[in-house]
Amino acid sequence: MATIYEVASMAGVSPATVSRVFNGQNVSADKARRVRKAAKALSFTPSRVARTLRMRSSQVIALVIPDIENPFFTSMARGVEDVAQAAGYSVVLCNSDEDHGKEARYLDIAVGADMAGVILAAAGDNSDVSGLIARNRPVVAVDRSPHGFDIDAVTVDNRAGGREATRALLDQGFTRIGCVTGPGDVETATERADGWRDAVRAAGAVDERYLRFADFRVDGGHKAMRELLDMPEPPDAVFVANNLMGVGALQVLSQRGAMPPAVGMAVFGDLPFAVMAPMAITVIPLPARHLGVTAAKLLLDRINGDDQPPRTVVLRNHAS
Amino acid sequence: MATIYEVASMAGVSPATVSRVFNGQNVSADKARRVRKAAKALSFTPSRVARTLRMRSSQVIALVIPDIENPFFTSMARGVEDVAQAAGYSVVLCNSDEDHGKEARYLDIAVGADMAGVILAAAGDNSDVSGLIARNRPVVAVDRSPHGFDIDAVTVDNRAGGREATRALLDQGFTRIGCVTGPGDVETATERADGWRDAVRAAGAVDERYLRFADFRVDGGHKAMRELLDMPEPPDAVFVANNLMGVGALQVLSQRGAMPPAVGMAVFGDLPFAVMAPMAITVIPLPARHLGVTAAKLLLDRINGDDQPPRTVVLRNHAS
DNA sequence: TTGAAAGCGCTAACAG
DNA sequence: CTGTTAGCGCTTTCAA
Repeated sequence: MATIYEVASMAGVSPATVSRVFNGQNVSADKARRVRKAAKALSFTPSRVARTLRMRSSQVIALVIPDIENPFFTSMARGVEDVAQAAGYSVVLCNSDEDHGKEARYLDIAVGADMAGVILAAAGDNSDVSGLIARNRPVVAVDRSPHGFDIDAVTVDNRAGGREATRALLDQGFTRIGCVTGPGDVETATERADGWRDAVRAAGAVDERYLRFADFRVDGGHKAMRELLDMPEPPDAVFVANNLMGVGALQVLSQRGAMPPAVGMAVFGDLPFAVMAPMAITVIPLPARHLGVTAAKLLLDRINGDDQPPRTVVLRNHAS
Repeated sequence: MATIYEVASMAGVSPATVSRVFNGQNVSADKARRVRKAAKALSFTPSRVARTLRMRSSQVIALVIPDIENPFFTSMARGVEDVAQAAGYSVVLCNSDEDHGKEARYLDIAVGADMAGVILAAAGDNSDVSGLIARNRPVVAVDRSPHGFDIDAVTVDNRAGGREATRALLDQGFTRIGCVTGPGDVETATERADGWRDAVRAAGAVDERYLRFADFRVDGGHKAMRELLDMPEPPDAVFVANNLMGVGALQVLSQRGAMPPAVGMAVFGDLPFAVMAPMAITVIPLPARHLGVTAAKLLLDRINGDDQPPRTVVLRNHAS
């Protein structure tokens, strides 16, 4: 692979001039032309590695998400991408797979690779971004934030959403509302469950046996829904705290011939790729793309030197 | 950010020794301990950039896909990831968005960043991997291959699948079978349409007006399906060449109250997140994850120096 | 086993 | 406008 030196000697200029041509600095038209010709002849591609080493920062930002197979996160990724691309940054997607170990490795890579910044949808409350902070790399949390760090964050009002969803079920006349939420160490899971509690308590007593912690995936929805339905006195409706578990719950209901409204259902987050016109399901829409867009803008601000105190942006729960 | 030099001086050893400790080479137990202690104290993270520059290759592979919001590709990504991680490589996902410009930029980045290799699901037939080849970087094509390059490839038998799907519709008694396929410059789109032609021709004459090229996305499915249904003599069944357009087509059918089997439907690729038990739809399953796994293995072979002539692996069309 | 020193390819002073 | 030069932080001979 050709280097800047070979291009320089072929074009009869100095390496610095080649560098200048490729970075849009002032170079006489004639030399610029010669450089470009030589570069093409040698099929020269500048080494980003050397450039990054020298500059101590690259033009890429990392987006670390817990589940690449969840359309909520890929939609968020699109939002991030669109903003980043427009600003001349590339985005690399890293899938932590809800695993703290993998997440930590990716964050390490982000530091070691001198990435410009990181947008993190944390695998859990105790994700550790101290390495990034210590090295002064901008981080913004999105959807979920790691606890104990004072950083920019973009979220939605999970508790209010959970409350609203559950209340809708109560308004429809259901009386025993179950709740299927995510892992106990994930902020969005506990907050949405808190919303459920709020609404149920306002209507009577909370029965904690109707609360299930699952894994925010389709299978988690299956398992939790089955458990709920197999109780001696099963709930007559259920609030499911994310899109994928909503799919899982519906699959179980479908198998058992008890599709909504036979059993009431409310879901936090849009059901992915739904085919039918709106069924008898309450959906709290989630501005996935908008979360990504907002987080990316915040991050770019920081990259560009903004040093206000950390901000938390709470987006309204409707489609962007 | 601490460097290897600072660690060295704090530990009272040479930089070379620090390097050795972090690369698992022979160092006396005592020095190793001192180095580790110093590294922790300084919260040292090795610079991957410097390392890559020196080694002329990094431990990351790029996976370039045309649509990150398509569960087929994210499932494939999981397959790639699992194999790569196990071999000590990280995977970065790049979304070309079916755009040759973006794709080219990502391929450039892969070269410039000295990535170990690239797995590419090409944006179109004329994607250009000559840069990678010229620089001797391993590439493997997956799902779709760019034309004119003799490289490893992992695919499925698209034509046979299209034929099989269409034949199923004919067997169900439908007589006017439409086809909704992807962009004309995408291999999987044209091959699947060829399969449709094969089957229809075997049963009579092919009416090309029943063939629609769309964009492999939900909206493409909408548009094409509407056009087909609005024809003077609309098809009584349709073969849809990918999962997302299948969703779009079904949404239109649902709106018009003509869900299968009122209108026959066969889809190439599993419908994502389907809630109901199998409807009256023929599905040609696609081994998404397995494609990723296979491609990753091939790539790792090449990275490890395998220089057999390029291989093409055709996977059977069933779930992995 | 260990250290000294060279160099990966690039950019940014600094001179001219 | 252009060239010279000194590193960015790491790995790796080569000697000791």
